[in-house]
Amino acid sequence: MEQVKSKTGYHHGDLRHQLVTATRQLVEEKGPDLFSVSEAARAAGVSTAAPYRHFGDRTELLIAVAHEGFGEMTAAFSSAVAAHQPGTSEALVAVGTAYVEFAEANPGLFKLMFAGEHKTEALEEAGHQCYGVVLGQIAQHLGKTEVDDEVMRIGFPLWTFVHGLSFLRIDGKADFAKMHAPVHEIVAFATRQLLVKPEG
Amino acid sequence: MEQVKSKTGYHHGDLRHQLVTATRQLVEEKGPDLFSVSEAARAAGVSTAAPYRHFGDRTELLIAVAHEGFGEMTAAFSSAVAAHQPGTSEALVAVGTAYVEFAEANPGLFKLMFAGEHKTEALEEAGHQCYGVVLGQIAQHLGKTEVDDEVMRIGFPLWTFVHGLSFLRIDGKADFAKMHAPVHEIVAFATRQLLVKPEG
DNA sequence: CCTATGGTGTTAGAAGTTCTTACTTAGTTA
DNA sequence: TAACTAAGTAAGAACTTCTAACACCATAGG
Repeated sequence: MEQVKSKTGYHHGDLRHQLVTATRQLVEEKGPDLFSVSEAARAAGVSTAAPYRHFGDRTELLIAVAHEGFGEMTAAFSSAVAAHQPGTSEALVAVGTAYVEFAEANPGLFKLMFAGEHKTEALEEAGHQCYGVVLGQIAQHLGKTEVDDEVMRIGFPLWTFVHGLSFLRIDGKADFAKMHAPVHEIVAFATRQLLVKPEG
Repeated sequence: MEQVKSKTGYHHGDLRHQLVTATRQLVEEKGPDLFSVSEAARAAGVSTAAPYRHFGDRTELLIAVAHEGFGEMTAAFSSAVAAHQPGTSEALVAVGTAYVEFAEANPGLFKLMFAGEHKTEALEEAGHQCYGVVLGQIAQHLGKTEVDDEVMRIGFPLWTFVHGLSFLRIDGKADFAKMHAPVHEIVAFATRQLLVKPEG
């Protein structure tokens, strides 16, 4: 955990990465909108101008954090899937549960990722890749090898549901609504109800 | 539309209200986090310190806007319900559709309302009142006169769905997922699938 | 009538923010 | 080893939130 800085005494050596992790922590602690570049710089032990060597912009830094988030989410989905037979409804439920659990474990990051204010080609690509894991499972579930329009049409309501559940739980509305069932159960219910198979 | 200010030439006369509407417009234009009190003051034609006579805080002003939002949403729900036989599934679908349509018509406001960062007893109350309209319909649908735990349990998945759909549509993910069906249809589908009646 | 009081505006300014510019330092490369 | 470049720094412009001290004016009481 020691700073690579010590190597030279002047150049930090790992500032970009360290800024991203500092930012992520701040976003989690105080919310995406209360985050400040200055504070991230302070946390990394550099001047307030230093971050602008690595990120053109405040939002560019936030985008880097969101990008990291999508990477982790994709990984979480993949390992959720790996624990089940591919294409089974158990696998689908596992991905949905992972979605909500990721959001609950990283509420600030999750909100940042879907804030929509800050966008980039690369960020969108990371998001699509993430959603691709879900769609892949649905395709397999339908006995298909490709993600076509029908797969999308069937996957979208499931996404909608876990996305909404994530927000409601993050914001404590699930408590208010007295929904204390475990996430897995709720997602399993929704998946069962929403997933209409074309035929037998 | 003329300024009440002209009455005295010094006191504004309606500043509080005018700040709220200016803020609302700014929130809609640039998003909740890029809004600035200064700009709202400028829009209302007063000094940047004036708003602090009416709102202790930047977030207090945002809360006032969110509060207004919940009022309008409640009204929208009520009139959506009024167009149908109470307790019918058409009435339920109408409320759900109104939810998503409100979000799409006022994306910035909607995000602000559910941002969760800024809270108040009164704001929560306004939110609960709003949700109360939905729950009331569900209670009637189940042939009940009171909103009990079962009503909540059944209503929650519907809320979850329209909440998620609102966010996905606001952020343009529905386009990406090629879900171009009209909101009403999607909500009707979800309601049909998610609303499991206890028995015949 | 006319004066005290409080509500609501003003200006000035402290502290903190984003981001730029010009300078400095330290590794790399000719 | 000299020049180039990458990556820091310090200083500062333009903005923000919010406070403090002052100014105006509506009205309630004497």
